[in-house]
Amino acid sequence: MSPSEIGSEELGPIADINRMVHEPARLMILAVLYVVESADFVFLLHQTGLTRGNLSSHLSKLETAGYVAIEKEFVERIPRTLIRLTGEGRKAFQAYRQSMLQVLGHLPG
Amino acid sequence: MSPSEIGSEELGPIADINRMVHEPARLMILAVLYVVESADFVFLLHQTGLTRGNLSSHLSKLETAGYVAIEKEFVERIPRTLIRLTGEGRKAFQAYRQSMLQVLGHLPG
DNA sequence: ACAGATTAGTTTGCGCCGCAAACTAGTGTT
DNA sequence: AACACTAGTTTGCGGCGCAAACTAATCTGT
Repeated sequence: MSPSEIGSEELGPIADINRMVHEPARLMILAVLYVVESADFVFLLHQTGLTRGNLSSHLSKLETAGYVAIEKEFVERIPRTLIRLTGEGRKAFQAYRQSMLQVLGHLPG
Repeated sequence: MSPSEIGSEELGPIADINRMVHEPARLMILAVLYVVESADFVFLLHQTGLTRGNLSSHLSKLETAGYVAIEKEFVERIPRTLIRLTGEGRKAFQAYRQSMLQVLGHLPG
């Protein structure tokens, strides 16, 4: 057993955690998108309980990170913003999930 | 199914996540203490890979939050700082763990 | 037609926080 | 006495998340 482990739980995965995913607001957004694959702004608003401002700014960050793709269209003159997870976003979320499950899973109690 | 759920995963637990625990540096500290029950400063230093400064400041915050108890003693004239999880700290960590496992667990893929 | 309300977002500003680097203090060594 | 080492603490700054303010387009009543 290396000096950087205790029992079966390694902390490395947490030290290297992806903060773009780790942030709770974004974790919620990603968790929704991971399941539904495509959602509009208003839907995410209700699912996450975020304010419009916060949802908007977090989506921008996720887009800049390449984790979501944002597409704006008009439906009956009403603008609709469609958001979906990119392949990279899906990969990042899965990696995050695996890290957290690995560390939080193999624990007593 | 309420409008705030998708399938079996609720996001409520993430919206209310305990940030004192969520912060990666502190999550590592708590994960170690959760297992060993008592550790000194230098041991935590090596386990977590944090710098002394960061370990010190995070321990102060955890102490202020009531999550760890810090005890300073001398052993052969060398100061030793013993840190252990309080009951409250253990409870907070367990609650955090359960929330994260609940949300990240019940997901496809 | 134009005033006010509603919807759908974006931008701004502030306060907090994590991190690295600088500092402190005590012990051992020469 | 001077230097190095161990064991921590404090400080300063950059970045980030959040709420509130702002924008723009459509709808509704009169």
